[in-house]
Amino acid sequence: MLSKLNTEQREAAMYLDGPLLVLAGAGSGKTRVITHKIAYLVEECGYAARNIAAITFTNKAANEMRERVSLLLPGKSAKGLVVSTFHSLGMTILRAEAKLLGYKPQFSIFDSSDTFKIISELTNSGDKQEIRDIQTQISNWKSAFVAPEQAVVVADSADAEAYARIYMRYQETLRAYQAVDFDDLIHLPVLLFKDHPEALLRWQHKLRYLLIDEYQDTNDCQYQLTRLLAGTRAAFTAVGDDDQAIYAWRGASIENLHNLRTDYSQLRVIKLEQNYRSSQRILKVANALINHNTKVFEKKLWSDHGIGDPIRVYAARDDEHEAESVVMKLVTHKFENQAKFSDYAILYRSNYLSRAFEEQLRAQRVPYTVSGGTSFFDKPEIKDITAYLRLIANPDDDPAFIRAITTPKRGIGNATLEKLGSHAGLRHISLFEAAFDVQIEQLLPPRQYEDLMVFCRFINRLEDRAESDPCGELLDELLRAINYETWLYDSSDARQAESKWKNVEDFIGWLKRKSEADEKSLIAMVQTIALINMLEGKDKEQEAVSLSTLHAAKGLEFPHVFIIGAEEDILPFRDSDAKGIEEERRLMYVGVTRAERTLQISYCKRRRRGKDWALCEPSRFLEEMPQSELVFAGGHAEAVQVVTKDEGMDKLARLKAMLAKPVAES
DNA sequence: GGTGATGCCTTTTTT
DNA sequence: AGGCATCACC
Repeated sequence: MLSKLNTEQREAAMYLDGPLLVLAGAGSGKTRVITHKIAYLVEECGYAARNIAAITFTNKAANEMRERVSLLLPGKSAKGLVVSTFHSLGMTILRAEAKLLGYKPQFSIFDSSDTFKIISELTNSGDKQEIRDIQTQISNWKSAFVAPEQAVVVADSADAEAYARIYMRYQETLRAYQAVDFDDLIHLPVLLFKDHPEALLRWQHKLRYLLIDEYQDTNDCQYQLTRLLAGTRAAFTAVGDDDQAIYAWRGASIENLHNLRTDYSQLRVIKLEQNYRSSQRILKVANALINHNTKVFEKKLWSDHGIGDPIRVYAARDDEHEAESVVMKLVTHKFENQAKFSDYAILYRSNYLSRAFEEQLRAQRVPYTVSGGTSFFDKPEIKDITAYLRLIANPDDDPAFIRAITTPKRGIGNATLEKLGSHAGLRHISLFEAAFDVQIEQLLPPRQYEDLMVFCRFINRLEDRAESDPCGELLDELLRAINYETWLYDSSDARQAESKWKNVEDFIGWLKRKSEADEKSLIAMVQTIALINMLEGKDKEQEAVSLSTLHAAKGLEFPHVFIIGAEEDILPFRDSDAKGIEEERRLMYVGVTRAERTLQISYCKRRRRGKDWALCEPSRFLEEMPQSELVFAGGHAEAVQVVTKDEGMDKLARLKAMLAKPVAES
C-alpha cells in the first residue's frame, strides 16, 4: 500500500512510536503522506476510521482529503473518519458538550458581519475602521487565551481598557443570544476540556489518532486544542511548512512549529525535501526568493524534473491591458499545447484584482471558476433565508430575529423593534422572549402587537417540527408561508429577482441533499452554513480556468500559472512592516510553487485610481529572483529581453526610473 | 425633513 | 460589487 511513497514519506506514514512532525516543502507530497497514513492505520494497524481525525484549514482541503482517502480505502472502511477543519471539529465538540458550558446545542454561530453589528451597537461609533480594529483585537485576545476580565486588568492604556470593556460586554451579548463566534468554536472546547476532564477523556477516547495539516497556520488556541486532544499518548502527526505560513494576520504563529519541539521532547522530525511538482527552474526561483526570509528550519527543495521553460515577467500598460494580454497568452498557449483550461490558474493578492480578468475571460468565452471572494452564503437572499433557519434553531438569536421579522416587510418597523429591544435590554432577555412578556402588549400598538405575535407563533410552530419533520418539507413550507418568491419580484427588477430566486432554489436544493446525505437535522445544517462559503459539489472538475487568491490557492497545483498584479503596494501589500514583508514573500512563494511547468508573473505600469492614473512599481520580489531565469516582456521592458543576464538588474533599475516619470493623462 | 435612487469611488488575505 | 454620498422628489 505504501509502495508509491519515497523513503521519507513511507517513514512518516509508518511512524507510530510517538508524536511526529513532518516538515514538508511545497509539492513534496504531504497530503499523500496524510492520506496514506490514514489508510495504513486502518488497514494495517487495526484503527477504526471513526477513531482517526484529520484536521485541515479549509473546507476545500477537507473535501479533497476525504475524497483521496476514500480512493485508498475500499468500501466502507473509511466510514466515520473525521475529516474537518479546526472550526467544524470545534463545532461538533461544542454541540455535543454544550450543556456543560451553559449553552444549548442549537447555539447560533455568528459570522463577522453579525459580530460587526454587535460591536458597532456596543460602541455607538460609526467608525468602521475602529470597529474592525476592535474585532481583530477581540479575536487576538481569544486566540491568545486572554479572558475579558484579564484583558481589562492588563490594559496599559485608556484605549486598551475601553476595548477590553467592549470585549466583556461583547461576550455577555453573545451568551445572551446563545451564540458563539468563530474564535469561540475553538476557544470554548479548550475551556471545556480544562474544566471537565471527563469530557476530555471521552473525546480522547474517540479521537485516538490526530493528523493535522498545514500546522504552520495554527494559532495558540488551536495548538492548545491539539495538545489536549492528543493527551499523554501524544498520538499525532503534524504536517507543515514554515515557508508557507500565510495566516499570521489571523493569529497563526509559526512558533507553534518550535513549540512542538519543546513541548514534546520525544518529538520525531522528518523532512520531505523532494518536490514532485515543479520544474527545476521554478524551484530555483522559489528557493532564491524564500531565502530572503530569516529561516528557522533549513530545508532544501530539489526536483528531478527537467529544467523547464524560463519564467516570464510581463509588464502591462494597465490592468485592462494586463487582463487582455494574459488571457490572450493563455488561450494561445492552450491551443498550441492542446492543453485543458483546467490546467491554468490566474492567481492574485486581493479579490478585487480578479474583476478585469473575469471580464476578459467572459469576452473571450473562456470558462472559469473563481474561488475565494464573496461567499455564496453572503448574498442577501441567502442571508434572508438563513436568518429564518437560524431563528427556528435558536429563537434567542437577535440578529436573525431582526432580519427575519423585517424581511419580507410585515408591518414591524424600527419603532416597534426599538420598544421591543429596550424592554429586552432591561430584562436581559432576547427579543423573541421579550415578545411574550406580559408588559409588551401594553407597550405596543395593537396592530403591531398582533403582527408580532403572528410571527412569533409561526416561528414556534416551525421550531416544534424542526427536529422531527423532514428538512425538505419544512423548507418548502417556510418559503411558501413567507411568500419569498413574490416578495423578490416585488422588490427588485425581474432579471435580478430571477437570479436571486435561482440562488435560493440552489441553496434549498443543496440543503435538502446535504441533510439527507449526511443524515443531519436542519439545525445541524444551519450551524454548518456559517463555516462554509461555497456550495460543494456544484462545479466539480469543470473544464475551466481557475481564478483564485494566493491564500485560497495554497495546497493546489496547476501545470500553468499566471501570477498577476506583482506590484509594490499590492504584493507586497502596502504598509507591510518587516514581518509583514516576510509573510508577503511567503505568499509569493506559495504562488510560484503552485506551478508545475510554466509560470508568468505580470504587473501593471499604472493603475486607475479614481479619475487619474497612479504609477505602479514592480514588486521587489521580482528583483529577489535570479534574473538569469527570468525573461522580460511587454511595454517598456521589451528592451530588457535582449540584454545579458548580468545587466538584468541594471535594466530593471532603469526601467523603474523610467516609470517614475509622470505618465500623460489619457 | 426624510427617503429613495443613482452614480461615483475604492477594494487584504478567511474560518 | 458594494458602500457612500449627493441630489431630487415626495
